[in-house]
Amino acid sequence: MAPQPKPGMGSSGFEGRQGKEELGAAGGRGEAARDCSPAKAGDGANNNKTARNGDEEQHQNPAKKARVSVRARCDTPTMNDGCQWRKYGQKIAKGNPCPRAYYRCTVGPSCPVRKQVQRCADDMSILITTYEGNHNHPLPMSATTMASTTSAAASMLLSGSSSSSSTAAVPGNLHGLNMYVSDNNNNMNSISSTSPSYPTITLDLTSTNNNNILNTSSSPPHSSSSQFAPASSLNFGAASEPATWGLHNGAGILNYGIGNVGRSGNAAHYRMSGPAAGPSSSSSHHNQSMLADSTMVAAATKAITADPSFQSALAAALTSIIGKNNNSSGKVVTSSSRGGGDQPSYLMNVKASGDANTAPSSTTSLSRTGSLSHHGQSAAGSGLVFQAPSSSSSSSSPHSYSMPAFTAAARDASTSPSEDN
DNA sequence: CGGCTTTGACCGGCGC
DNA sequence: GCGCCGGTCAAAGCCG
Repeated sequence: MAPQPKPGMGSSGFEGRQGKEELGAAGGRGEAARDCSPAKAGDGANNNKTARNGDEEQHQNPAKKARVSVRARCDTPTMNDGCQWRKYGQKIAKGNPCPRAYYRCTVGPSCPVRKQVQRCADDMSILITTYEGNHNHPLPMSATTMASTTSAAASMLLSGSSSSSSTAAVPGNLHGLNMYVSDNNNNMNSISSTSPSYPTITLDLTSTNNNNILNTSSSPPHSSSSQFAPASSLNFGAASEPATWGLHNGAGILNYGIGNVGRSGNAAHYRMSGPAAGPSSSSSHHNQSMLADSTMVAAATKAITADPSFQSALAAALTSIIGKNNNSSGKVVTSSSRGGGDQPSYLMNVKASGDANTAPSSTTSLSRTGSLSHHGQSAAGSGLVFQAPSSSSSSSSPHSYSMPAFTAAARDASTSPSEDN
């Protein structure tokens, strides 16, 4: 059955014609998802089908026109991460009306690196990007730069260092869990100056460490560990401290306390506990305050605080990828408090059993359903990227964050200024 | 014309 | 064993 030709093909909004994100990010048509109205090819029934953006609309609109509207519906913009990607598929994943786009690295002839981009079902303004694999080729300068800058940011965040060592070559490996907080305002390669800044947080699950556990609950990182010895965990928020983000690891605790900060991002304080402190022994926190005195830290802070619901969004984002209420053994139970009334309990089971020593292409299972896997570590920006909207009220001002890092090709119309083609 | 996106179909893994 | 679901393939169409 030959697939019948359909209208509505053509360039994808954000990728831009070139399909190269470097350009797409900048020059993309700016057709980013306006609204993720369930293009629902079928959240259940037809889920097997490739995502069709705005199906209904399609068969009503002839080719070109449809193309635009289709794109406007719910596409999956990607961030400019310095690499070149080619889209090879798109699909609606269960539980998220927004399609997930699949990209392949085209920098190298047979580069195994892939990435998935999907909007967070909970907060459409959040973009989730998952990288898989190792590049088998030298990275473009832009990607390299990107990697190092984000890494530096991560390092700083986690180490508490306030230096601006943006040249840190070492990945922001948070004891195995990489977290990048960045701003997209500034960047390599033709990042569009027209795009507002999009604070971005990247969680790198493909760290060189074997065992990473993400934790968004108040419970301490479990060490139900025989199976998944939690080398580290990221804790962003107990029910009692909905706005506290932190990192737990065997060696200590680092919390990003954004307490009750408002949307505009008040100063965050960082508390770090010494190695002696158990992963959850909050009492032993040293509460060593660190001033957000570097631009990077400040940027990170803002990125985190830009959206009050970021926590839930992040949890949701993770959940959307990893699975919800998946209470398997030895994994971390997470809870996320949404702004709304109920507080769905997200059980995020993240196990990065990757081995840094494995061959680049060796598959590493990341989650229980096999829905996600990675193949070691990708040099540039491996991991999940959560893109928070810039503070909605200030989205029109490409301001504030000066931390060099990822550039978001994505934009969310609902939070972004009007942009005409 | 080349390169890229789109998108239905296909495939394989996983849960029941 | 079956069905669901995510991921990938590949033909068709479109744009620069």
